[in-house]
Amino acid sequence: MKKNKPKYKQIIDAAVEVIAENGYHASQVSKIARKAGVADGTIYLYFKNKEDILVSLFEQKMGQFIEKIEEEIKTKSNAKEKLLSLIEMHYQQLAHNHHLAIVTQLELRQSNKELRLKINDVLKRYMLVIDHIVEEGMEEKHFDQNLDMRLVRQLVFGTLDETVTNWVMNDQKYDLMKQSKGVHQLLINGLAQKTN
Amino acid sequence: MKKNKPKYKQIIDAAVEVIAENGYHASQVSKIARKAGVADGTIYLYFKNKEDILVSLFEQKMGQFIEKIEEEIKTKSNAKEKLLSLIEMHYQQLAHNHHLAIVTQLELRQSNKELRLKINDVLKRYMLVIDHIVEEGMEEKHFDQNLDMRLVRQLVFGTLDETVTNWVMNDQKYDLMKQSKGVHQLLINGLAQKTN
Amino acid sequence: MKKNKPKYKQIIDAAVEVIAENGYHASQVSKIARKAGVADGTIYLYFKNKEDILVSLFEQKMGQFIEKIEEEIKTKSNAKEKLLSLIEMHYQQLAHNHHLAIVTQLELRQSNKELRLKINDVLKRYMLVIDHIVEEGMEEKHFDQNLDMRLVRQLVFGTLDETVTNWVMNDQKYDLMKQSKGVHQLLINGLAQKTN
Amino acid sequence: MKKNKPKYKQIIDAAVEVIAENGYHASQVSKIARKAGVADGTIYLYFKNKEDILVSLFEQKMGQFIEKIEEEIKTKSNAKEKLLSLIEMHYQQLAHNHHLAIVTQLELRQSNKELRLKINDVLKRYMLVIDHIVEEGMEEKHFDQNLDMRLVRQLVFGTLDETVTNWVMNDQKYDLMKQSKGVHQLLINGLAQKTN
DNA sequence: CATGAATGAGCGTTCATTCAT
DNA sequence: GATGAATGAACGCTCATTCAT
Repeated sequence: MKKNKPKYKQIIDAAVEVIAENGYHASQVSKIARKAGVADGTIYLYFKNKEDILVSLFEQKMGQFIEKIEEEIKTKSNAKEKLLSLIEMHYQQLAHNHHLAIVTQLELRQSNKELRLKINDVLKRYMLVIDHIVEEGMEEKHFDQNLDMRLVRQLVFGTLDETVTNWVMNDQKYDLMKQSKGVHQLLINGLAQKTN
Repeated sequence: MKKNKPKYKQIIDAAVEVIAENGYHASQVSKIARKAGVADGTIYLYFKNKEDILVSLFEQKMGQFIEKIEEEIKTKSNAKEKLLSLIEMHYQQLAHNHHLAIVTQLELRQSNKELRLKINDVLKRYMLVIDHIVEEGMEEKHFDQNLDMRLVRQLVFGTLDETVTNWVMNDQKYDLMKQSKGVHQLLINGLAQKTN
Repeated sequence: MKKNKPKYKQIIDAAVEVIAENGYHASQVSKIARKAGVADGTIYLYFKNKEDILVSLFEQKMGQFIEKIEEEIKTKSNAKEKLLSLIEMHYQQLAHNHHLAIVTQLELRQSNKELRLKINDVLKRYMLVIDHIVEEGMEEKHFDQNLDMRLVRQLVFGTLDETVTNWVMNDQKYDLMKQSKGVHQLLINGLAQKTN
Repeated sequence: MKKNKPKYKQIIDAAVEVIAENGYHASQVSKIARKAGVADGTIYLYFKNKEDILVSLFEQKMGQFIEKIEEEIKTKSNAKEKLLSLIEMHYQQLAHNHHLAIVTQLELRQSNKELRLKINDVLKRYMLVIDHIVEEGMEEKHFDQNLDMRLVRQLVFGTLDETVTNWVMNDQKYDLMKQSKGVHQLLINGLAQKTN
């Protein structure tokens, strides 16, 4: 399996660094190869083409990203806590990996529609995590019974994504993680069972 | 003033069409010129360079977009209604202009960081509109007094933007405007004064 | 006659200035028009095309240049003095008109072969002046009887041209006119009647 | 070392041919590539940009040109003979390489000031060769002791350059090499020790 | 497996010239 | 005569991908 060979990971890590440092459009394959310590042609032994590097990068990194969130959530016993956990993990992982934050929030979005559709595929797994939390909250009667699943998904992901993008575009100069509680509160209220 | 000359508008409208039909990266200046019915060189009598076409496009279209929202909001008497109005106008305008929706939600985001910073400048005016509604709601005691302005702004804009982008990426095949009420309810709850 | 109308001269003088200040390749017709205080289109009422401006410029300025040399030479009574006079006038006129010196020695040479053939036509008149002096010197028995006219012409003009070009390329920072005597001596010796 | 690879030389030789045949301004990179039998992009593996091709061309060809003159001069025992040798070699090399003559005398002069300054750098080595001959002649008491070095250099080079340029502009239709003796005599006389 | 020299398609921009007013 | 908005042809350079070694 190619994905377990050391050069596969080397190239993906090199791509993250090169893109974060130079921006999407100034990230030539030859630059990634140089940073990874391999020849240009070697890239094509591990990846179909340049786009494949980017999709794979997103799959690998976002896969780990989501896995960690899933693991953390398992330790929580109700939907509200799980949602807080998701927010905190989302922020924490990007706050602790500046290069990855730049690449996922800014640079990879400059890719074409085709690539972004593939990226969306990867994100579907994340959407499922959100869905499960919301369903659980509805079963617990803590969330409103009539929520439109798609809307909620977009509310949660849209808000998280927008807050992280703003933080990155402001050069990451404030503390992203401090926002967790506030965002959680806003979302919880939005989703809450209306008692009146 | 160049911006009031007919060719200025012709070129911008041609750019919207060409980008929507071909995608950002396949939109050559010569294609825009042909669609606008002018010579390639004429473009450069009205715009400094290709990027300037795109920035101007965004300024013009988003300027009108925000203006219409502002006008509509003026006719409403409280924050909740104003927020609903904002959501409905936001959705309506993009739903009624498919090409523009594609260009603003998908294609223009493929531009480089520099261009996107300029786009952000234009969006600041929209953020102010949101801010005013939230402030009004807080004064009316309908919204929580302790809201973090930045978070709320990102909650509202992030949700609207994510819902529209999803709708565009799904080829606009469901009715965007029908979501207005649901999104409004989610946001209102999120912002509401906690009475317990 | 167009050549006597004020705008004709205005445009030529503007061309000299623009070329001296911006260099041949950065001297667009529109820049010359602006400096001359006329519209772009007006240029084409007085000149066939851009090349025609440059040829006319050379004809006019070089015509005056040669005329002044001819007048001065008339006042001298023998070939040696006439040659000194020619050298002094050549240097003096260019030293007193820096812009013209730059244009004739550096910028106009960047034109294509066709234009330079026309420039050569203008210079033929100058070559005749040199020829007359040499012939006179030979008749006076002060110059060698067996001189090859073409070689002498090229010796004299080549030396003058090379010295002026060097002076211009060194930013005119030494006194060109002080070289007159030395150059005269070198040339006179070269042409002299061999008495041994 | 790139300069020793066969394609480096191929490209330079192609450039000489293309420029001689089409003129400086009609010599596109793609034409040079085609003549050299390589792809357009290959040019840029060996040269920084188009100007770099031209500068390198001049450096290489003029370097060899001067080297051959230096070698030939070494075999001569006094300044007069060395000067004759220099003139003969100068004429001979250009007479035997028509394309190169056209390129150096006519086409390369159409380049901008920047490029011509680089060309002048290359020529400095030639000027040193002339200087050495003149110094030797002065030591031998065959040349005048009070010669102004700069003037002499310009006399010699200006005359050679002017004679070759005239020959090229007259389509090389007379025998350049037959002029050697005549030019040598003129220059020798000009530089000679005055015995009276 | 790995290399890296070679490929060649693709495009934003300038500016001399025209011509309707 | 004078204007200046409009024209459109022309080209240097980049970089993802291939393939002989």
